[in-house]
Amino acid sequence: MSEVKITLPDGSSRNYPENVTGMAIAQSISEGLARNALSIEVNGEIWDLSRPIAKDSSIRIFTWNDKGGKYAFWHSSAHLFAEALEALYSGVKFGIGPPIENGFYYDVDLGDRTFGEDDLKKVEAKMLELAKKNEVFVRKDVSKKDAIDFFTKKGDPYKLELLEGLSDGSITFYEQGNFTDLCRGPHIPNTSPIKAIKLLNVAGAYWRGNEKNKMLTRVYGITFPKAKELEEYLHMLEEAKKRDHRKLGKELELFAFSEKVGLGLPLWLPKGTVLRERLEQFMRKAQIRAGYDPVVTPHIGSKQLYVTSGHYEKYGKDSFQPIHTPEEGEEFLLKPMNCPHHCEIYKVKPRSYKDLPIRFAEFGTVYRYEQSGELHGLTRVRGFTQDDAHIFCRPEQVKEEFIKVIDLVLHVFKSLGFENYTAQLSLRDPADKQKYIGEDELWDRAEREIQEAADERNLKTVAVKGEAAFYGPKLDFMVKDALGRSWQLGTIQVDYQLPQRFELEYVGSDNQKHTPVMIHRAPFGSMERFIAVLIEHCAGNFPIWLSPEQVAVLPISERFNEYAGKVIQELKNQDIRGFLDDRDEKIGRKIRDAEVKKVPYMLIVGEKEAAEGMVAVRRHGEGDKGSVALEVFVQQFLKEFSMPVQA
RNA sequence: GCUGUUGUAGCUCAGUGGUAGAGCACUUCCUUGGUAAGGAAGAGGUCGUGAGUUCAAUCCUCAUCAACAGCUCCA
Repeated sequence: MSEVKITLPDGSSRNYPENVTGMAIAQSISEGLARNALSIEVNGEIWDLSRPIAKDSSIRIFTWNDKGGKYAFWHSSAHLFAEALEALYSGVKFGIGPPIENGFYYDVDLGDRTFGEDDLKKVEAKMLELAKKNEVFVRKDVSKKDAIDFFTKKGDPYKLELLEGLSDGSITFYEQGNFTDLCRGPHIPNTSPIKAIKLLNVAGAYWRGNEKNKMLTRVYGITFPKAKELEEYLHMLEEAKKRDHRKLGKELELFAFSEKVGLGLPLWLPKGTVLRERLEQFMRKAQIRAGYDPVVTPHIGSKQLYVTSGHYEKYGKDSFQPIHTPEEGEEFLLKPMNCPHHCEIYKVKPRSYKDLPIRFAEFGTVYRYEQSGELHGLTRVRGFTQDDAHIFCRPEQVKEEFIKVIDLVLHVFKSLGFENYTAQLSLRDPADKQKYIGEDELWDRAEREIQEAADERNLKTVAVKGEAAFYGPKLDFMVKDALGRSWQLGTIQVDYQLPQRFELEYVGSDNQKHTPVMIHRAPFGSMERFIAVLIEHCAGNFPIWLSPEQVAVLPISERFNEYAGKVIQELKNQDIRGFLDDRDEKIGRKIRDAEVKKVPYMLIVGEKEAAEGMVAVRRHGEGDKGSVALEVFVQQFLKEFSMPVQA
């Protein structure tokens, strides 16, 4: 009997009999691994543990702790859902049911039936009942003809439509219990590990995402191997609701929207403005240190500017319509991006290679037409401010500049408590070159240099094809917030195209004209989006150097308002943001209100404090910290909570 | 943009085919209280907007706008 060589993730390899299964390999490694194994990666593809391995392969066994394991688990849960649904309601037609980041969904056509809370409960119960039966997921290769026969007989038009796009020889069915589905897999060995099940919600979704197609019912669900994990997940959802930046933005009086002003146009309230301006100051400071020159450009630009940049052709319809002036033929657009303006600043005088790199930074407010259904709090708006900058450099400086920008972005993340981040390297889709402008050679070079820069800073990157901007590849930063949700924030983009379109040049040491390279970058992304993510990350408890209100001064009674006034004045003199609560209320009440407003420090002053020049310190969420002299508090506060600077 | 749900006081939300209610917030008064809500009184709403049905509409019907959820999109 012949053998296959199996290479494990640690690089070691072992020989196994031909057609060994993943489960058998897991068992040979350890009992525990076999118990927890859910799926296996074979030469980069995720497989069932029961599928025979016929040739030499490198493998990795996935458990619940791996994405590949979770996906198989949730994919199998989707099938379990379908089985339960079919058992309870006859005539249901099935669309697709994939695993997603958190759980799974299944698109189903329920006919005229409505599907409510009670139905969800019923199906959940049925799923649990079926899961306990320990049903085995069986993979079967089927011919296209047999597959079509099967679903024709069953009467499932959606599956038949899916089959049309598949070629004979690559079609597989998966079967568990009484349910058979067209599916590529992979699945977990059997249903028994699925111990905790929650169907979360029901939504409409068009068949194949096309609004001309029929609307199917999409049921979202999530499952876990342990009941406790489900509990924790549901708790996390609750917590996320409490942290929603739209809710906290209203409660903490940070920003608001007005129908009269317009959709997606945020109004920054006084407290939100303090927060935003502090962030701007922080970035300005860091940028000055990093050699940027601030510039300011207008909010509109002539249409010709965007025709030159290529943005008009590409995005004209998505921008707001041109503004026409009384003078015939004059057309302006609301600025949808700052780069063309910065190119024109570059052009105001001849540049020498000795001048480069030149870095123009601007908190540039831009306007983009987003479809009304896309608007969402501060994360998707129609007017927003980018912490934008454009670096013009020589081709050989790109990598070094890129690394410097990465350092700046990491400084931002570190200062604001985002410890979990990755970067997505967005490349062009080589199969769809029409979407992009510029020559292959430049693209290849840019993509290579970004990767090298990221590697040099030990940045974890994931390359995704087809996600590049039309003018160049980019590096997008994704952070995980305190609840483990991923957000895209900063971005760095290399651009060899715009400098050519704007005929930018510099004189090289050879006395010849050369075209500079442009790097677009925005560490926050936009002020609006960044603040939204920050609010949800810290649940409104901002780093103190950012807090709109840092200190509340709370006199015990009106008799001490005068001393409290002195305290607040001293704080103001020291640039500490404080307010005085001199209402005719009891101290308990004042404390409660300050706690609800998430004010980080409360200074309580009464007879004792007034007599001795002291303050009684209370920390938000922690309670009484004892009394100190006012100047001691001030000194310590300034020392501990000043704006962070890059090392 | 498409589909669904929702729209009542500044906020959170009850409620009814016979032109509206609670709690909090707000105003005034009493109270001068030491670490998460002291007491009393008062003021505040053409029930999202427009049309229709009806003797009568906040409630029923249609349209429209907005918010929310999902889909699609995101320089």
